Parts: sequence; structure tokens; C-alpha cells
Amino acid sequence: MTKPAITLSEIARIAGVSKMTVSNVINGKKGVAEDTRQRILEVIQETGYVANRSARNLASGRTRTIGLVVPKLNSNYTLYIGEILRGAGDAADRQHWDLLVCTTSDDEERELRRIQALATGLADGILVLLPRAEQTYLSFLQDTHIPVITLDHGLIETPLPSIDVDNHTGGRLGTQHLVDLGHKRIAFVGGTYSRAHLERLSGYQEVLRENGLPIDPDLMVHGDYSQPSGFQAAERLLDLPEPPTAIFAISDAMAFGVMEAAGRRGLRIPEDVSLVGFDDIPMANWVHPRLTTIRQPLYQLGETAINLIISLTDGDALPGQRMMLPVELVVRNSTGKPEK
Amino acid sequence: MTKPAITLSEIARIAGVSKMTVSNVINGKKGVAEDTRQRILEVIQETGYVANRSARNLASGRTRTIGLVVPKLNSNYTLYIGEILRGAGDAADRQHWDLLVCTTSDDEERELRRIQALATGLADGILVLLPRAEQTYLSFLQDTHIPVITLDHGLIETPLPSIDVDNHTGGRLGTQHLVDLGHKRIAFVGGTYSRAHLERLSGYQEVLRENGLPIDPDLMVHGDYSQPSGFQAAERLLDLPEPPTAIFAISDAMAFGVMEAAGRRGLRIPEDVSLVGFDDIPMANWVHPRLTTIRQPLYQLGETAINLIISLTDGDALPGQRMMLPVELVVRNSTGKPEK
DNA sequence: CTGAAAGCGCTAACAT
DNA sequence: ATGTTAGCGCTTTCAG
Repeated sequence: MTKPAITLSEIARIAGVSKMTVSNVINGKKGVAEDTRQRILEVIQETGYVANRSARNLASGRTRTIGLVVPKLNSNYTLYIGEILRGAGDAADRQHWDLLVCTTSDDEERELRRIQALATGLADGILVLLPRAEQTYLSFLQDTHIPVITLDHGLIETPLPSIDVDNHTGGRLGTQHLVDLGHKRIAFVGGTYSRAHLERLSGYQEVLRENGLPIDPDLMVHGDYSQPSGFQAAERLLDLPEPPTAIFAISDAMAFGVMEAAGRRGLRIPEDVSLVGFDDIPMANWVHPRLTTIRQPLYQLGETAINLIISLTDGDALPGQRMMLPVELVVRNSTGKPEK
Repeated sequence: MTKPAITLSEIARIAGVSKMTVSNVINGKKGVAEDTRQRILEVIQETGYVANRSARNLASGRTRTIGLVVPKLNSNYTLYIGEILRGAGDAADRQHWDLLVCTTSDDEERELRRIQALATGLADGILVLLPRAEQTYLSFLQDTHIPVITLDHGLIETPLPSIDVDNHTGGRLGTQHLVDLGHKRIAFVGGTYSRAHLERLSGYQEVLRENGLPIDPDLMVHGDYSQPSGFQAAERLLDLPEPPTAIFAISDAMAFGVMEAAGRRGLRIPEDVSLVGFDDIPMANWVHPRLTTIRQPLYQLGETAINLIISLTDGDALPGQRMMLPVELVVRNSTGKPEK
């Protein structure tokens, strides 16, 4: 269990060639005689040799690794991150790059530490998926020497390239769908103060205005994207003297909380109250009734981000500093015409 | 944005000292004059210098990093992994170690590749959290030079140290609870073929036997730990000529699927059918009715694993090759006495 | 097609 | 308290 690692030199010695030839074989460089290559490959096989990453990285100055910084992986509000990760992981794999995921627990100091670690010898590019932009790490990132892309980022404006989702249109689509069904009192369950929240909210308000519907502050409540917060928000809404006939929650998790609150009061969805979520996490399709929601292209977001950042590490120019991915309304069974 | 990274040598040159002194300051070694230290610290501050990880790792032979290999982070059946990660992350942070999470997408080749990458210069210790043990990577791990611990692992017996959860007792507790409530027809919704599954199943059967209840093959069905599979399993069970009055699903996600199936048939939980889950993921407390379940000490599992593996990298002996963490029955609202 | 030399940026071990 | 000398394991460069 504790046997000293084999090195390139040893392989070279055993195979009776120079280190360089071994190195060339490992890296698939051409210009190595077939029999030499075979002999070396055999030795590698027998010894179970694997190249030391630190040495390779140090010598080559490249890591073929992309660092991805996320707040957490477990909490409900970060459930959608898994989908992004899947897209990123698949894309990285296709190009034979590695993905290194770091969590920060929403801790400012850790955010900086993790990012610095990645930027200095651990990764060739960094994807920042932190809802809470902090000046501490942003200033570091802005003049670091490796490419960085922010994903679906917070409020602080930065010159860093970014990939975002079209939140404004998302806010519009959900609201318009409910308006089209004939709803007049449409509630909005927002999230924490962030760009995503503000943009979705503005889409909601815009559509109401366009349709001559009043913007009622009572109908705009806040959660933190989590299921319990959606539950609480719904309680408040349904306690209103004149409760809404439709609720637009800007995360699926909060929508589940709304379902829960409605269920406990004996209200049926969509007969008594229509419900639209946001995200389209897999679970949206499992609940009963199946949730009408705004699909974010999360998988594609991860994919795009990886492809883009890899091309950046190759020195390619970015096709536009800001990229925006489209959203889509997915109509399922949680929305219907108002009864009265 | 593309400025060449600063090196230790430059800091030394600017501060007018040798590289070693700078190195000592960075690593908090004592034996550096206070004024020299201050001067160096200033230069570091101004230049924004951060040590290159690869170089440091290569030179020191240590990384202060633990690699954690998991299948996926997004799918429903791996939801519980987030909790383990949280525990591991916190524990690593307390000791100023880094955690490096690698996903394998349940792909055998990737499992090996990731593990090899970690074992050769990227990490000082590896935590393997893969439900599907594969000979490919196991043989590699068994004679690698760095410590490895398997967590909640698959079926293949290995000499590797492991930390597991007391699945057998978990299977017993859930079943006994239902027996105690007076249930006679208790169904078991298992998972994929794995140690966790087999041990929980044996606990279930043991309790039935002890209580003189028949073991009915019709009442033992399979899922894959996911919600949809729980739904399907429940459909089969509830279609039985003589359906069960209680269902024990060995993941909370599958239990949610059972709830869904029951709901669609107008069956009430727990009045018409009692339900017990396994895991106690946060969501178990959010659904309606709140789910009675077997709590796995997931956070603690992550913590324990990190502390153990770090002490292994220090050359400390492992306190027993196998460690088993206790489970606990959490009674909520999804279980009750049978009505008839 | 193969090899020898140099060095990536850092730290360990030993001076001074 | 500080500096000097090696060398980690690999790749790059250039020569054979």
C-alpha cells in the first residue's frame, strides 16, 4: 500500500530509451518508431506507471484542467447547479480536459482562497458560478493571467466575460402564459436580491403593464429559492383578503413549497390556483400535478461555458463579452384557466 | 488579463532577500526577523503574489488536498452525496486542507482516470464514494502509494479501509417500526444490487421472521433509488390483489415516488398506507405528510472520512479497518396504525 | 527518429 | 536569521 511512485526515468531505464522518447509516447506525439512505442507501452502497462500531474503541469505550464467554483452542492437552492455541472463535465470530457469543482460554502474568504488556488497552477481557466459577487475575488480575477468566465452572476458589473440566462424573457414568458389563460391576479414569488431576481421581476411587471393589469405590491413576495421559503410565501399570499388565482415562483423548489401550502389548505392546482415555476429541474416532472415552468438551459450552460473557456485558454478571442442563453416555457399540468 | 504570473524569485529580488526567506514567510515558519517578514509581506501584498501550486506540490511531495471521487452530483439518487460533501468540506477546511471533487458519470473508464490523476500528484489521499465497485480501479488503488478509504461502498470485498453506515440495522429499524404499529403486509422497495441494498433487505427480512410474518416475494420490489423508480414500484405494489398496508422504501427519493403514486390513486398517507423512507435528506421534512425515515449520518460520514484520511496521510494507523456509523429512526407523519 | 541539456517554481537540507 | 545547493518529475529546445 505504500510503494514509492514510479517515475518517467525508471520507465526509460527499463525500456532502454531516453526519458524524452517515453514522454513522446505518453503524449501521443508522432515520430516514434512503432516497435519502440510498443516496448515502452508494455513497460508502462506492467509497472502501472501514471505520470505525475504536478510535475507535468509545472513543466508544461498547462494543466488541461478547468476550475469551477460553486457555493454548495447540497442545498436546495443549488440543486440546479448539478445540471450545469453535468453539461460542463460532459463537455470537458469530450475534449479530454478535467474539471475541478471547488465549493466555498458561501464564504467570502474561501471564495478567494479557492479561486487563487485554481489560478496559480491548478487550472488553466476558471468558471465562476457564485450568485454573490464579491469585490474581493473579482479584483483578483480581473488581473489574473488566466481566463475567467462568470456564469449567471450576481449584481456587481464586471468586465469579465459572462454567460447568462435570459431571465427577463423568462419572467415575461411565465407571466404572459398566466395572462393568456385569463388570470388577473397573478402573484410573484421572488428570490434573494440578485440579478436573476431583478430581471425576472422586471419581466413580470412589464407583462402586467402591457396587459393593463395593476402591479399590486401585496402580490409580490420574497423567498430565498428554497422550498420552505416558497411555502411561507404562499401562506402569505393565500391569506390575502383577495388571494391570487395564479402564482409565479421563480424557482421550482419554491413552487413545490407553494404546492405544499395549497395542498394543506385543500386548494387544488390548477383548479383553484395556477402555478408556474422556474428552472425545470428533473423533479418538476415528477410532482403531481406536473409543474409548468420556465426551462433554463442548464446543461447547455455548462457545456457552452466549458467550450468557451477552453477556447480562451487556447488564446482564441471570445465571441462577444456577454452571452445570453434562451429560456423556454414548458407547459404542464399546474396551470389552467381561472375558475370564476 | 494576461499578465505573466509572479514568482517567488521575483518577490525575493524585490524584497532584497533570498528565495528561502520568502518561502519561510509564506509558510509561516518561525526564525524570520520581524522587519524582514513585514517587508516581504508588503511586497507580496503589492504584487498580489500567490504561490504556484504545482511547483509547491512537486517540491514538497505533499498537496494538502484530499480527492473525493463520486459518480454524479445532480441526479436524484445522488442527492445524499451533497450532505457527505458538506461534512467533508467543513472538516477539510478546519484542518486547512483542500477538497477536490471528481465526478465519473458512473463511467468505468473515467473512474480509473480520475483516481489515477488524484493518486499521482494531485492529492495526498483519496475518498472513494462510488456505489459500483469496479475491479479496474480497485486493483489500482490496492497498491497505490497513497491512502484510500472507501465510503458506503459496493459489493466487492477489498482490503481497503472503509467507512460504512449500519444498513442492516437501518433495514431492521424501519421494518420494526411498521411491525410495532401493527402492520402485517409490509412491502420493501429495494435499490440496485449493492451492499447497501442487500444489508437493508436482510434487516427487513430478519424482522419479519422474528415476528412470525411471512416473507412474500410479491412485496419485495426494486427501484434504482430515484423518484420515478419509486413511483413505478408503488404502482406494482398497489395493483396487487392484496396490496400492502405499509411500504418501506430504501431511499427518500423513492419514498416520494410512492407518495406520488398513492396520491394519484386517492390513497391517503398514512391512513391508507404507511410509508418509511431511508436517508433523511432535507426534503423529507418538507413534503406532506412529513416523511418517517431512517436517518443516515451523512454529514458525519463526510467529516469522519476526512479526519481519518488526513491522519492516514500523516502515517497514523487506522483505528480498525472497517468503521460503521449508526443510523436512527426518525418518526414523522407518514406512518400510522393500519386502519382495518 | 532519438537523446542530452536546461529549467519550470518551489522546498529540504544544509551551510553560514 | 538568512543564504546556498540540490533536486522534485516532467517537458521544451535543440542537437545528433
